[in-house]
Amino acid sequence: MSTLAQGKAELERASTAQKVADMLRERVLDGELAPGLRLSEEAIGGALGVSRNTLREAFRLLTRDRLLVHEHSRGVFVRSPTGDDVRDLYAARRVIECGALAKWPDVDDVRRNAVRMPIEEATAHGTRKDWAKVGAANIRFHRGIVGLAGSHRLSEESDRLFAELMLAFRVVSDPERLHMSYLPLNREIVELLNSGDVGGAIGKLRAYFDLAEADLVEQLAQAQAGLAPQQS
Amino acid sequence: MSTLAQGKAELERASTAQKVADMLRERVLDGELAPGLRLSEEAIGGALGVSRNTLREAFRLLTRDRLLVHEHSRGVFVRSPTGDDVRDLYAARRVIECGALAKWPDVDDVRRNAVRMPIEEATAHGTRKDWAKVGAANIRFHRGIVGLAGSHRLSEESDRLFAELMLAFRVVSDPERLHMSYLPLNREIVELLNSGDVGGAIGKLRAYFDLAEADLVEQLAQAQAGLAPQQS
DNA sequence: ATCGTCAAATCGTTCAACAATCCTACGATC
DNA sequence: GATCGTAGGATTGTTGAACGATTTGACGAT
Repeated sequence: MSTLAQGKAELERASTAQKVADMLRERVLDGELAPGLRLSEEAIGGALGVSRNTLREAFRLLTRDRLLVHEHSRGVFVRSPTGDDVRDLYAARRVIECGALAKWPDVDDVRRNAVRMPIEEATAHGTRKDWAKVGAANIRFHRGIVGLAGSHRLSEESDRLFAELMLAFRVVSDPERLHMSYLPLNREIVELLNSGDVGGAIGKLRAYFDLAEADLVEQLAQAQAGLAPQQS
Repeated sequence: MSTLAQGKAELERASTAQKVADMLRERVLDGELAPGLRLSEEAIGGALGVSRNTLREAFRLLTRDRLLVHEHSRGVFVRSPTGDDVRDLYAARRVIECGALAKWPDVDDVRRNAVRMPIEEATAHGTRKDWAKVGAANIRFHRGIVGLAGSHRLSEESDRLFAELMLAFRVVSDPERLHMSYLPLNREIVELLNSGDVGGAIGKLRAYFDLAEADLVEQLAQAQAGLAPQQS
């Protein structure tokens, strides 16, 4: 059955625009295409060997995911999140993830393990100082939390929020430091959940959001000041 | 200042694809383009006098909002929500709106009035038996609740959820009955909020979701059975 | 130094064409 | 009679070129 579903997913994947969008998404999240960069239709279309119309469809897909911003008659740019953007993102995450976490008592173990396991993996990678993998596991942890709600749509929207947030990380100095410093806090959340104290876990998650938001906003402000110190 | 912002918004509005998408969105939400209907590129493009490429961009925009579904090499169709879709929608709304409502003590009066006023308007329209306007005010009520969270992204996602839900209403027999029957429940929520009992309001909101979801799922099942009684 | 004016570059949109895919109906085979 | 394979037509996927509209940047005038 699993091989069948796998084959189906493979068959359904198609559309040049989709493939181009996937490729560009990786480049953006890798940081190869830096925030603020303008994506010329002609240049990118020529480099990838696709027509302008198809490329524009790919741009639309990435604009939907908020990785690109579209300015009329000026082109598309890699989004460079501002402090306001980060505040907005965390306001959304607070509501979604705290609300999802409240469903912990109602869900089965497969959903619960989707929250527990990423933390185990993160600590394992942490001892090896593989900060990139720690960050990836951290994302899976929060993805697992959203999954508790049991809504496919909510999970997809959260993925967009996460992707946008990773874009904000690209602007600051060392992204890994953030993931590293909040790992013990995440461990505590899982332990509180295992001990049955859901309310305490939610409180600690909210505290994590407060800290992470303030930290990221400050680093973003520093980066902005460093790039444009001649303002006004 | 307000006139400036208004002018800017007017200037920024452009893009044929955007206008086409707006027109189609109305038609879909009006029910003129019924759920399940296939939208031929040639037919619609010819009728609206836009090229296929531009029309396809409009289709992408509406697909992002989940009003249309795209099937590879088969075309785009007006979405016809299933029971699973409705369950997913309500799972998302439960998390978002209950979480947003918890922020009631922290927000100012302008945000609170965005929750209170629609209920006043709904009851006013209810005495005149103008059920369509009652439904619209009901949407504004829930939109106001989401607005308490203070996240633009969350509000936009909720708008998409609402639009999709209105699509589900189009499938059932009389959409107005639903809005009408839940109006007193919404009044109680506002009264609980005004009395300071936020927890009670959240509980009642959750109860509203349970009732509305069950009702809609059942009506959807009946509509499905009525349309395809020869199955298996 | 500020303000027009102009040219180059790029985007927005359209059109026409062809390949790829899907749907339907018609027979062929068992 | 039912299932399967096979053409045929219709629609989508993608491309390439074209032209008007908008932005950008530089140049020169006041």
